[in-house]
Amino acid sequence: MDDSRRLGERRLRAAGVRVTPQRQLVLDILAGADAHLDANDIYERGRRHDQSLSLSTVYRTLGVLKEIGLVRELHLDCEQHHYELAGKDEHSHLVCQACGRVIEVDSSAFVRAAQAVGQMHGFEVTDAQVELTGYCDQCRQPG
Amino acid sequence: MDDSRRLGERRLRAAGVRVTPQRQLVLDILAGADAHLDANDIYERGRRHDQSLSLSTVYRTLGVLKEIGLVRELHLDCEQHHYELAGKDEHSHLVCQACGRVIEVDSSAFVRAAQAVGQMHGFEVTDAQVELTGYCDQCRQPG
DNA sequence: TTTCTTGCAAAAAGTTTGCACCACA
DNA sequence: TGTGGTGCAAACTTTTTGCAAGAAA
Repeated sequence: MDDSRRLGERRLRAAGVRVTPQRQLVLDILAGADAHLDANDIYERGRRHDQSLSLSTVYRTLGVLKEIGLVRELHLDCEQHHYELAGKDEHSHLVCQACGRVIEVDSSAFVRAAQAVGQMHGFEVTDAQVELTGYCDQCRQPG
Repeated sequence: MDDSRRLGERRLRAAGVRVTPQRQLVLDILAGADAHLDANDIYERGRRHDQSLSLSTVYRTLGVLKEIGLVRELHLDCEQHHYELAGKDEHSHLVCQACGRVIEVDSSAFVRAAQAVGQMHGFEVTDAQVELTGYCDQCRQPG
């Protein structure tokens, strides 16, 4: 985790924004996250390390990190936003309607298709959000 | 519009919910809409025909229509939900980051790809929301 | 020291809910 | 007539903002 912290620090500086403990904390949390976190998840985890962290700082930090491309905002559902570290593999999400489980799948096929479709409409595609909804393995009912 | 009204009425009855002027009004508005409307758009248009329509009724109606499959909820951006009549052609959306224009494109290719990907993960895909973000024809800058 | 960030509290925006009244079936 | 639907107002959730105090460069 020390490596990713140093990397984050470098990219914060490169973007011309200040390196603060709060920003590093949010980056650490995202780097160590097993799942996609929403702002409140990040806030709660952050409070364990820094009792004085505020929710508005989390939101503002996520805004900054998103803007400089370190973090990607996901729209898994529309109740709240979720966040993940950017620059990971291209992947899409399968969301189970029954249990809410989110499965990440390789999406290079979608991205290629997206670019082709965009081109047909004179559209330069910069981001393809593919969200597949349905029923997972365990929730599929044999009826 | 009279045909679609009669169809809506039949499907409301089939679902076992009551047919009310408010529900028919919302269906009419969606049937006659050129674009994807959010709850407030529907509310404002509805007020032109029924001064006493309330916003909560619009929300509750959309909830019902969504549940019985007459209406589809879109996540074009996450500031608010958008709605369209279900059962139209399969299509996805290209959203321009610069001007906000939304272009509908045929998405049968995506849907096929989605089903294949889902199958690989034991996932039964019931809905594929594909949202492509980028820059449209007119907003692409030659730089 | 100067400018950018933070924490707090309050405000926004979108959506949901409790309740009394109304109307479809 | 009885249950389900509506309108209103108030509550709720998520996110944003103003401002004074604090910290990075």
